[in-house]
Amino acid sequence: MDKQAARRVDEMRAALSELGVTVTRRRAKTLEALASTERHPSANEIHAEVRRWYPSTSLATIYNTIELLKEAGQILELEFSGAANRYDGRRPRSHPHLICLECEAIEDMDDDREGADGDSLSLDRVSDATGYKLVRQRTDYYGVCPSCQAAAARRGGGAAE
Amino acid sequence: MDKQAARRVDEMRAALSELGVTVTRRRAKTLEALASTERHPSANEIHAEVRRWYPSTSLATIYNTIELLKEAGQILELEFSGAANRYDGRRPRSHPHLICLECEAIEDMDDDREGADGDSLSLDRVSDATGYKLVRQRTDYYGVCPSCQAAAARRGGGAAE
DNA sequence: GGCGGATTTAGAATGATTCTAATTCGTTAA
DNA sequence: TTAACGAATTAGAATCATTCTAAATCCGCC
Repeated sequence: MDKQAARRVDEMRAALSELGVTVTRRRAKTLEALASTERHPSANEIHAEVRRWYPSTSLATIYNTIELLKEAGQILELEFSGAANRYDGRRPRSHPHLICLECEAIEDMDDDREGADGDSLSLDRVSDATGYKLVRQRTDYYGVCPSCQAAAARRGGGAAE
Repeated sequence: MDKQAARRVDEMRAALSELGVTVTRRRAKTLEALASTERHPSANEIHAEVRRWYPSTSLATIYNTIELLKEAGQILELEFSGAANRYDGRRPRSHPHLICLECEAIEDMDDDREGADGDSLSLDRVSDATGYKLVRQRTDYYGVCPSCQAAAARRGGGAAE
């Protein structure tokens, strides 16, 4: 676990304690699993990771921890209807993602242009304009990632598409 | 059905025929149901509507038609994991929505500032910047709609947040 | 060394969506 | 009109992520 991940784990820990819940060993491993990957794992993937340390861990515990993290505002949930939800525990504030429709990779998109305060500015602006009391936003781009494009070109013989 | 809805039905019809599928009566009613509401219905709601005319219609037929409309690029699917998906048949190009977390209302957001070509510009820009071959985007704002805010204020006695 | 509340577990329940196999519909050709 | 064929439709089963439930376990504290 690199330094950034460790810092995130501390933040999440603190936020959970704030909520009055104890950070058990399983929960701690769940936080680590979330903080130390860029891959935006599903509940199942987190489960598999935590099981490497605590093999008796049940999926329900993972969902339970995710729920607590949501309450603490420490995780971003990307919902999908035909597939498992994916989670971003590294950057819990709303931010855009790139989603590959072929390999299901999800990556964070750099939003350099949005300034330090990111989307919360835009949330406020939209709240004012619409009368909604907005709490989060979702912005995702769907398409085919460079590596799947390359794979397709290889399969297709190089000239295709 | 107003004039705008009728025009949308014609477009959808044409696009389905283009695909080589026949627009049966059930399918036609499905298109009408989609074109004549702002409410972003779920498959179930569409089903209920079509059943008013063809009571034997099965849910599978609705899903089947939705699938065809997706292939034809004539419908926008808003995925949710804990609840039914919602559909926008009036404006099939990607555009932002306002989603109320209390009453589950979904409304189109006017994106005046984005110009006539809307998000496709932005899709191209993001494709260039990231190397993805993007085909659609999702931008949604989550919060509490004005009418639910008013209801909460009423319940809370007026002064409560 | 035992109590009580929080946590965890295994498995059942839920619910949207998809699949399947059988039936019905619509069109065309005799 | 009838026969026949492919497409569309149906009912219900299957799938699968997520949530729920009731029983077991853990852990800090007396």
